[in-house]
Amino acid sequence: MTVTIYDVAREAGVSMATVSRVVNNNPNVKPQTRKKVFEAIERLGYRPNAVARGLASKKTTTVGVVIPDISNAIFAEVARGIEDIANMYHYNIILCNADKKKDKEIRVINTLLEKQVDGLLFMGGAVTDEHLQAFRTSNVPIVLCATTDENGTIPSVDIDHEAAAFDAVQTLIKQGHTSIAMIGGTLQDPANGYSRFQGYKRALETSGLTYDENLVRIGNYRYESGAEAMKHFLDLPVRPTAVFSATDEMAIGAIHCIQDNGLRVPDDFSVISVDNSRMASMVRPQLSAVAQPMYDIGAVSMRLLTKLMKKETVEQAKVVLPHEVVMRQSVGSK
Amino acid sequence: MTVTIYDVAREAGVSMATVSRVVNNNPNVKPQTRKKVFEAIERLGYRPNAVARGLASKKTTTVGVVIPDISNAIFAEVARGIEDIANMYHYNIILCNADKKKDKEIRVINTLLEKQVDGLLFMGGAVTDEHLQAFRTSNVPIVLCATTDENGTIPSVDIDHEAAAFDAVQTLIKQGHTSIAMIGGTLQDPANGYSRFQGYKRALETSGLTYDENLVRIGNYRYESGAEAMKHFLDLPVRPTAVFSATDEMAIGAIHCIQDNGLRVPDDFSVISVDNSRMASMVRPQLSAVAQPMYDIGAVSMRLLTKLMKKETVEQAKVVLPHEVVMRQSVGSK
DNA sequence: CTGTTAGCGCATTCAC
DNA sequence: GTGAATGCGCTAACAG
Repeated sequence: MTVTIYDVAREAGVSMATVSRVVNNNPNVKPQTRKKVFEAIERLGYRPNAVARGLASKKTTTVGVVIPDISNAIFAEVARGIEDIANMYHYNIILCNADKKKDKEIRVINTLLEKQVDGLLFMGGAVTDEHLQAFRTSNVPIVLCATTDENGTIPSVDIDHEAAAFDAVQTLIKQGHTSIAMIGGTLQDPANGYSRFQGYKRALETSGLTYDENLVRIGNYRYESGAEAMKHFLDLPVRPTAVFSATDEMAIGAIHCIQDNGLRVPDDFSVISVDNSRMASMVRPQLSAVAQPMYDIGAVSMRLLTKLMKKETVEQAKVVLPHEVVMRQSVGSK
Repeated sequence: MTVTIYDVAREAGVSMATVSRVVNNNPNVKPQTRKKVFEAIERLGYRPNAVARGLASKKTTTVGVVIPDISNAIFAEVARGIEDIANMYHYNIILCNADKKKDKEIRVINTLLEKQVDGLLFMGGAVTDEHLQAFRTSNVPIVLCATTDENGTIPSVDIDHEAAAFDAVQTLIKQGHTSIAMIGGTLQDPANGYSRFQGYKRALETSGLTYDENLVRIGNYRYESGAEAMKHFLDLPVRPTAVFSATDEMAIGAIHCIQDNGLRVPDDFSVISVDNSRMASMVRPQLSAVAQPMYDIGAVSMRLLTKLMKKETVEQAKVVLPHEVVMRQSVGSK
């Protein structure tokens, strides 16, 4: 039924070793016979079996990608960067959603390893000892994508979330705001949650503003939670004049909450966030945000992984990509 | 270095066949020895090699997914549906972006087939003879996801795009609009382009309205192209009063174009689209749209594929999921 | 219930 | 340049 390398060999009147050579572009084949083999391949409609090849060569040219949620625009953009570079280096990717749930993450890491992926790209929540444990059971290279581990022992590529948040809040402060609220994520989330919150606090301190816990609400990164948080701020006896959101989507929720209550952005409230997803320019007023290069994070981490897989020596195993604040219309001066 | 089934067998004092049985949950193993084997597995840290298993069993428990662009919210949502169900049935997915480019599609289909996927989910542009050709070279089941082939020979799951567009335009007509513009996609695109355009025309005809080609613009599904198209309509000597957009994103572009020109939605213009992505409720005014069940399309197509892979007989190989118009705030009466 | 024996389709020595 | 032989790690009959 299925035509194998052996069939091709017989058809071409050569050995399977030779067929293997031409299929793998080994130069040690006379052009003459190479041609014969190609013709036989064509005639028989031979298609190499990558699984057999993987077993024999111990290389599958596929990498595993564990991602929190592919339907989240941010991660989807990272994934696109990963896939583009993977494709460029002739790797395929096995994609697994893990929703930042530790057990699910551990589980998919293991099945990915069973599938003998040549490398692993991990995008998730906190990197715990259990993760490290799971990583250690294999000897394929791993790179953390849009996350970091505390000890910094694993290669990773990300932005400096703390600094990004700091810069966002600073631009608010520079505009004269002194009462700045924050809509954050759970502190369990090291990057989007904890670090961005730390950046917020540091920005306040640096400028001599006092931190007020009534001015921070924790959301779940979704639009609705941004609106809810904003509602809370609007109900405060003394309202802040600006809000920093850990993500675009919550920021947009906040903007609409403000508008739905008859107030205006940026006249009555300034809002800024971190992300700069495509949605940022798809709202009115357009959202000012600290840009996080999602696509590049994916692309660079995949590129790093290819190097690791080829056992090339990499100088920089922990890369921090730059962020930048892009001002649009949602921030005004006080 | 790597511990194999043979090592486990020796450690447990049984044959490799027995180890294979317990690993595969074959009931024909005495609980006694099953326990011994599990202990040996634990002690040695054995991890089954899925590649070897795949070669021996001719099943890889992975399916290939060709998708136009994972960074597009619509497709990402479909992908999530696919992955969830795949995961439920213990399949993994290899994800390949193909940008609706025919050659790229053909190419990834072939590499997916080389990787011996157990099934293929195809999401793309038109299904040409070349595609059929490529599909035919393998005997794994294929299902078209959010697309259909003309002859209807391949299993597929999608909505009725023509009817969805028809319904969208009809709701505009019911509100008293008689001059309705359309922002569409390229007619080369069978689902989002051609079919939705056909639905638009039929709705006009059905209601005795005349089709005016000056009232239709072709966009590229992105926000900016929606705005540009709308700009064109605004510049017309006699403006339409409503616009139907083939996608949410272009509709939002149109809304903002209207607003940026000092006009109002729905007071001056009504707008409706097909998709109903999460963004629809993240604009002001909130977008009315015909809902297309993206997640379900993915989930159902994956479910269908699992049946096909198990060689279960499926009664309905061409499933058309229902759509529904959800009215929000962007449509008003004339 | 358990062990023996063959491959699965290919890459890879090692000879020639 | 090319061929013969071996094994990658596992499943699948087939015996017993």
